[in-house]
Amino acid sequence: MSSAPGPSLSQRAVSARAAPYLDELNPAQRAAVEALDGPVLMLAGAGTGKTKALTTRIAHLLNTGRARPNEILAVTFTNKAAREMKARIGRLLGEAVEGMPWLGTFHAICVKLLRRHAELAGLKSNFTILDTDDQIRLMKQLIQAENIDEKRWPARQLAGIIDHWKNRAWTPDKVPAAEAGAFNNRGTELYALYQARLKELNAVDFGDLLLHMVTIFQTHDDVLEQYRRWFRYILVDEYQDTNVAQYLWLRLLAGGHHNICCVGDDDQSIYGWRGAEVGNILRFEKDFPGAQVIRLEQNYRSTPHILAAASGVISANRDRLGKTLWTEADEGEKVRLIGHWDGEEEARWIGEEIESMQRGTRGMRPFSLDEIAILVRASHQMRAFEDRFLTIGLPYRVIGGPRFYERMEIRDAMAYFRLAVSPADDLAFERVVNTPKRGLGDKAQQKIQVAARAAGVSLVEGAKRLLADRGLSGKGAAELAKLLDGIDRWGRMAGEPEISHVELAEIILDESGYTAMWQNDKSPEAPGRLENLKELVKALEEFENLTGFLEHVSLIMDNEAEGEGEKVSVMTLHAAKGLEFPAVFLPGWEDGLFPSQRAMDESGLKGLEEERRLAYVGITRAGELATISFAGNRRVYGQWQSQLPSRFIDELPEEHVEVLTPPGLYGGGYGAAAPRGIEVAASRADVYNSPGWKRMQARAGERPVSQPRESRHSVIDLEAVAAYAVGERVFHQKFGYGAVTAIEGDKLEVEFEKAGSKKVVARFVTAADDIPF
DNA sequence: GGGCACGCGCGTATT
DNA sequence: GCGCGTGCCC
Repeated sequence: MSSAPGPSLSQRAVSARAAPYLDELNPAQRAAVEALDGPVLMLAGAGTGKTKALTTRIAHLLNTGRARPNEILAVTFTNKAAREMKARIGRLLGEAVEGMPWLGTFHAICVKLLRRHAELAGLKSNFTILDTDDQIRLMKQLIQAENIDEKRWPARQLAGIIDHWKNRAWTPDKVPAAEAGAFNNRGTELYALYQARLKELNAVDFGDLLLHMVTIFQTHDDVLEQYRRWFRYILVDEYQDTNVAQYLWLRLLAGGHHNICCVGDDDQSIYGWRGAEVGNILRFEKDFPGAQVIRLEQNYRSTPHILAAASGVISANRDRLGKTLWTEADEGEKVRLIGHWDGEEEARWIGEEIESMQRGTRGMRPFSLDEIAILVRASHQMRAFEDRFLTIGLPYRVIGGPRFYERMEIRDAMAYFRLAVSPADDLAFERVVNTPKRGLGDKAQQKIQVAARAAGVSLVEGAKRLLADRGLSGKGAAELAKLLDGIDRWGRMAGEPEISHVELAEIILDESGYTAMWQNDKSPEAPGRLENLKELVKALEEFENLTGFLEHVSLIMDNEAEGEGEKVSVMTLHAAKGLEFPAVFLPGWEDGLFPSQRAMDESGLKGLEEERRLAYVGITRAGELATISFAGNRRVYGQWQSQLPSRFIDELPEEHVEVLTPPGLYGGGYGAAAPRGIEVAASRADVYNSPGWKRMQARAGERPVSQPRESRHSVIDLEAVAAYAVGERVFHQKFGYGAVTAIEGDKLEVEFEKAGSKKVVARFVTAADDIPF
């Protein structure tokens, strides 16, 4: 396989330097690192040191002189993963190696490649990358232009369909006939129109980055050949998450030497719904004959009980490559299982449990809040926890949520920057032409569109002509003239070296009236948005100019900045993949919620198996303590529903599970915990009839566990309380502005302007005048 | 053109 | 139960 040596092999030292890093590896990891040539599948179970093996392998490739840093293609899915890998390789080799230019996400690498070969895709090399928002706006226009009823056939849906096709590497002419019925039989046609429009705009969407490169490789042997030679070794992280387009791209590039090492875990494939094909990893040995399959099975994260519980659940899946995780760790605590009356009770119990864990209970060590995570199936489950934690003053952070660069105010501001840099950016112009309100509504905007189209020019240019022809009047005309004037001026300023781009950004936000818009906004979000704009300007400082910044942002959507202080993490199971916490709570294990009814309805057994892998991911995040819970009743879209324990609970091996006495059902009695307006008897009967519940009761009988009910909040933060007086105006991160109506211990009762009356812990609010705007 | 009221739909999420 | 989007009215 490693036939043709590169030109500089002699210099690259056949005699490898000492490789002390190899001694740090276990036998399987070492095998995966040393099997440098030919196809390798590294099946790395949860917590088995996958990143360590992967980065050491790269270090070894460099150290043995097999490849220079720029001859290694290493692909990840997220920027975070790419960053981590870079940092670890740097540490391994002691900064001796300059950055690896081809270590990055699929998308980042494809952008680089596509800029070099843009003309082969009918683009100019300075093409712009549209995000989801731009994409949908473009499709909306197409749908309108085609006189399609937007209500019955929303742009979102079309975007989803086209995205799905692109994930499968289908260009409009390759969409199979079986899919022709999509979008009222017009899917393929609209797809072709959309692609044509993108070309006109010299733009691509995320899916195109892969799709264009696959097409180029398939149709230009010389280009493909060049990169096959160049990328001597290929490494792929999270291979189970690859979609068809990514798979084809990899197979094309690895087609010559087959030096491809894919790392992944079929049991952690949880992105089928967005195009990932578990089949890619299951088929690896067929795709790459002679592949070595190396299993990383020694787990360094979790106790045997946790591993056994996870493995019990996942063993119910059929299509698996199969792994058996083992550990040298002490037995530890069993996975704990507890049922609650309803979702609020579940949140209350977890809140109290966390507080006692901080102090250390039941013979366990004390946990710091940073060591605790709550992993939910769906983000709406987070609300119960947020509400509860705010009430008891338990610090928490929500991971995920809208990313910084996806926030409205950031996208607006960036649209202004884009216009300054390239006034022909029609999508940017559309976004901000009437933000802030300039009296340029649909009608005025239509006139601009018509004028631009008639002259075959950009919207900015069209707007100028429209004004020159007196096609607009009144306030709108004056405001538009001001905006156009501004765009011209900012563009000129961008070219002046004496004005820094940071200053320019401030000037743009100021002169456009955008900052003022939020300053005059009385809603509770406004201060936060202004804060975000400040952060945006600060982020600019790290770049040479606006153009460089915009390019960076189009590919990177990071959400790093996190407040100081110990906090419980709350996130979805999906967001938790790749993370680990000593203690993990897994609430909401109820059939229909988890496994999700929708997943099962839409994808049947396949869907259920993916949900089960999600359960596996959840349990294996825990190092020392995993607590699974479910509620008998839950409010779903405002309606109370009785819930059955998840079928996954029945799959937990009994000997590794400890059933805790459910306080709401054993100690407190039903009546006390029953929410108003539901049929207590009916829901109780349902819960009682489920196998999971019966077994739980049986086990609880064997080994009753008493719940220590300790009083909480013994320490009152008097200083925080003393800072407020009744009637005072305060600001709360979640609830916005309000006035203090009562003070009680360390809590304040506040009548919020939007959120109504709430009891909140004093240190969670600030005096309203302290807000920086 | 902006503000309000009504109706619908509601998952997980990266680039 | 809530938020978003549309449509109607001023």
